[in-house]
Amino acid sequence: MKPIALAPSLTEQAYQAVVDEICDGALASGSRLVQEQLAKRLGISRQPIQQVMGLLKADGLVEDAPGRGMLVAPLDASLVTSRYQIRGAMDGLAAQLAATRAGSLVGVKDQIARRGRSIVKAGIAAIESKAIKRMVAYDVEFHNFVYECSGNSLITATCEPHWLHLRRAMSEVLRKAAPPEDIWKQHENILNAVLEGDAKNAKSLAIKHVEQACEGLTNALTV
Amino acid sequence: MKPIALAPSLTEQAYQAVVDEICDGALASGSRLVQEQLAKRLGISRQPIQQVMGLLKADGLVEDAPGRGMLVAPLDASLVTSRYQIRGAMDGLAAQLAATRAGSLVGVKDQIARRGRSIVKAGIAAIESKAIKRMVAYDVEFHNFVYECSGNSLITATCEPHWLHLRRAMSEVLRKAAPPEDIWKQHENILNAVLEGDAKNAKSLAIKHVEQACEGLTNALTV
DNA sequence: ATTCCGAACTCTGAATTCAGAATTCAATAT
DNA sequence: ATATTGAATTCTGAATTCAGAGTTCGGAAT
Repeated sequence: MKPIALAPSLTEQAYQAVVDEICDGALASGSRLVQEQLAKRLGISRQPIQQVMGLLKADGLVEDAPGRGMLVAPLDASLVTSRYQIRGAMDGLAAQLAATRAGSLVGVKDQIARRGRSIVKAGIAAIESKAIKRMVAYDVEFHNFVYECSGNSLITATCEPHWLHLRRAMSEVLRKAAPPEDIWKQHENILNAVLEGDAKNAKSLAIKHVEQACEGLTNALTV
Repeated sequence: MKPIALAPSLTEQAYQAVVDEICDGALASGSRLVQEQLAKRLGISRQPIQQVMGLLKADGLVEDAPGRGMLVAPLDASLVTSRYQIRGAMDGLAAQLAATRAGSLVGVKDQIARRGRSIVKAGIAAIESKAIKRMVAYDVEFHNFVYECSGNSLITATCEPHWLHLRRAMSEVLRKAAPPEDIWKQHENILNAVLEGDAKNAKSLAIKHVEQACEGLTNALTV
């Protein structure tokens, strides 16, 4: 009887706002972030902003620039590779667990199929729409969906900081080149393996997908 | 010419202090954390404490208790399992990468051997000393060492929040039962596989080690 | 012209203050 | 005895203020 909705604090709202600006490329690498300016821009005081900066620092999205404020961290191609390595391990785990779960609990299988296919469809449409933010958003959503299906509620949280950086890198790259053709075909294959309960295959498909994405992205970045 | 040391802020110091108290069990699950009390106890104002609470919330170590402050989060056995699943994937990845690196770069191999063996020795001594904090500390140190050896600088950061919770769980359990006999034997085997450059073996040993640790810990917790 | 020095400025971390939301508890009504 | 209501208390989020560290820039000395 109490599905309450609790109001997000200014800190949370500001965090989301700034994170999105950074990840969507509105704030370029190296941009100076001055607390007072941000505060004024968002119409709040410096206090919640300072809180936000602490979170962003923990995420590695900003760096200290003593005396000059904070800088949006440069996106380092080698770190992107590291993040993809980690995602490979996590996405593999998630796909494996999800397949096992889908294979044993017939109840969830239908739900997974329904939502999964809907995301795939939306993802394909997003690519056709050529809207970068939407393309990235659905890619993120698909993988977070698999994380959820794994039954391990911490995978999403573990990968989140990495996704922030990867969103940034993907946005950057997509501004210059189209996404790989078969990306949603790969997603669909992963989904199908999960639905078939084929843990082994789901895992290897997920890992392969991440490896290819990594290669594509780092190539485009280091050009 | 400037290997400078920058002073840790009050926020960072306070964060460390509180985190340690929670993870070492000095602050039991469900303890109330009141900002003003903490501030007084640490001899600082509420401002940095509030910052700290934000970080702790992000780590999942505390929960909001509207009107009553914050509570130290209960340690949930099912979440511990989830954390171990994640650690399995990460430790496997780290061991694999470390072995590959040790196998190809002969220079690093000696360094790894030296530091690795020293940690193993200290870990064994810690167990004989019966000092829980030291036992846990060296376990953490060994695994962080493997993470470092992997060459992927983000594995440590990715696992850190999980280690915080696992430290808590381990401390809890070790207060009632001795650690498994062969834990440092397992560590040593992992180290050796890494040194031999046997990536496949290092990975599977690391994963097996985590699985066993998970089983032991969850058994002890759910008793 | 270049380097060195210091004053003015900028920006952050920390302290203090303010306002609002939730809890607690006692008095009252049933 | 139990439930209800509302005032006092507690506690946090946010604003404001304060102090110190770092940068910038202009003038003096070489």
